Amino acid sequence: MRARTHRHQRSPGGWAEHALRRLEAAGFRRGGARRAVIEVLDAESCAVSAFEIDERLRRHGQRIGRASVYRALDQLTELGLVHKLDLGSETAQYERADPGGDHHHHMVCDQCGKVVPFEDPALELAVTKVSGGPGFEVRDHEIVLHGACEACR
Amino acid sequence: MRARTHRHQRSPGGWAEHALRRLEAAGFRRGGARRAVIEVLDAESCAVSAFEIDERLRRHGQRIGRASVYRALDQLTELGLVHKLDLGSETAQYERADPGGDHHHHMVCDQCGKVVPFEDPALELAVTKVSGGPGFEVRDHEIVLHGACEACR
DNA sequence: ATCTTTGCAAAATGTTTGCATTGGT
DNA sequence: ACCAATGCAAACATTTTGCAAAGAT
Repeated sequence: MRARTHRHQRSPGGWAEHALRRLEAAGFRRGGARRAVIEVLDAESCAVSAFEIDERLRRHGQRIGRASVYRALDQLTELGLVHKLDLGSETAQYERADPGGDHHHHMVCDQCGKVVPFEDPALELAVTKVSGGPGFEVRDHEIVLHGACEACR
Repeated sequence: MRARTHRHQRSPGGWAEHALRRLEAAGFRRGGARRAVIEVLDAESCAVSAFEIDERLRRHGQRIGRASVYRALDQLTELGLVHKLDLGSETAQYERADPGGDHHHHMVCDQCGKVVPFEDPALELAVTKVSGGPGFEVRDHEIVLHGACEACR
């Protein structure tokens, strides 16, 4: 079975709106910086670093402070609206969390750092069956496959 | 003298010796710093950070430079003798790689940061079945469960 | 008017690098 | 004697924090 290559489509089901609504419900005001970060995340369905977000905002002429990017990402992560990923690079990466709970995992090329998303229902099933052991309540999981991409082999 | 934290025991099959042999074969000399790092890793079967290693060495009266710790860890990781882990904390963690290929994964308490190792044959089987998709060669994998430990719930 | 959010700069953190010295072979 | 390995300090990269100004309600 071939992992489905992810089509990076813009806001399936309107993630940006969903996020803004959740933020409002949580008592946050609608600041410009946070909204800008949300828009970048909305446009990208897979792993983006804080640096890349900052860079894209700058390229679009938005003058957003790095700190605001980090602050927004923290708040979004806290609310479960984005997933923070540690994929082995020195920088953390972020991606929007599908409100439906649907999610994918990642393959990382250890040579060039390329990140490729994949989905695998059987693996998903197996991981949800892990009890977590005595007293541990599992709420989320992260699976990273390391290897070499086509170009690097 | 030494408390056995969980059922992972000290140097199964003599990991330290194994590592030193592999290093020698790879043309490395037997420096004191590297050996000291190996000994710390040998005594601990699960996730330790560079900082903790440095700390333990210092406590044992060894005057080892931070840089040497990082250098040793890099070399060991490069040779596949240790696994470098990103468990969500801001610091990377390391653990010795069982020569037999046996390995475990980790549960992390997102509140207190506690790391608990676990094994799950069914999950292991499922993850090895993931093809990796077009052109991607999978060599290794990392699974992290996030949640709350008994004390933090 | 109040209280949050932002931008900037400075600080904190974790890791890497340059280089002279030590130490293994 | 040679060259790798080490320790130290400085450099580096990423992320966090303090604070005054701007913005939202």
